[in-house]
Amino acid sequence: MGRQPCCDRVGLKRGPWTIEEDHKLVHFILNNGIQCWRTVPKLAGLQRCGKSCRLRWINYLRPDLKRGALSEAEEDQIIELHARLGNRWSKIASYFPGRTDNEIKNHWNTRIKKRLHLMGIDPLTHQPIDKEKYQHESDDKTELLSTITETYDKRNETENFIENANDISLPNNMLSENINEELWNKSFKTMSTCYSPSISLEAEESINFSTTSSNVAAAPAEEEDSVQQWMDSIFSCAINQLEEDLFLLRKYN
DNA sequence: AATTGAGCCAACCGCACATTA
DNA sequence: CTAATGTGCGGTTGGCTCAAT
Repeated sequence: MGRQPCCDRVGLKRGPWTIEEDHKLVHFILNNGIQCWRTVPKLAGLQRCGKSCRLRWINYLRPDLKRGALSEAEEDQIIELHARLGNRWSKIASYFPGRTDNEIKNHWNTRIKKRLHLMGIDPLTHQPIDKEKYQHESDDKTELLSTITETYDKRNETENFIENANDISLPNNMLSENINEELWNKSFKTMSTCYSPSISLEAEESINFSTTSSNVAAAPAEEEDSVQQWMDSIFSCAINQLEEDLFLLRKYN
């Protein structure tokens, strides 16, 4: 048999927390710590389910929470992380001590999405939205051109990476010996912010890359095929993007 | 002054995965 | 090994506030 039921939902309170409830929860956790969320409400004298207590603590009562609005620098970092990680809010929040995933998610949905739309960027893909339309609607064409030029420069970095990667014997030694850390970091960063977030994430998680070592940690043999596929995907994605941006550059210049 | 709509955010829901008996 | 439960996560919603009409 399994564990005991999480909580009998009968008679449990829901909705906004009162000051008294907050006080009880904080007092209990500061004095006893958290062993098991299921027992917390019972021991703290709360008519709430453990899940609700956990949420309240994490999102509102934790003493290490950072209050106040997110700065523009934090917003920029969120955008960058979102491009790499997608909607993995808890992962993104882990880069911001004192901020919660809920807070960042809310901020993304209410503000950053709009900001990106105004900039003509699709918040989902982080790619320019219908560039021709954007060009029409934008009051400042120069801004668009500089955006494209900047993107194009990043693509050039990628192109260099691809050329260098041709010298690497794939897949056998790819991860163990031949990748130059600086080149890798530079290219990985470029790709992860400009191209497919899911691919970059997969890469980040599947490859145990040590930032202090000059080499990349060896991948298990069974992963080499998928790594090869990943590299192929990135290269083809990068090349498509390059072609698209070259086309736009020629068009608008 | 009353109404309406947008913005914001705390909290809930449901799911997936981990853990335990 | 299996089933039940715990935990954490992302998506969604409900209600509050405030500005515009």
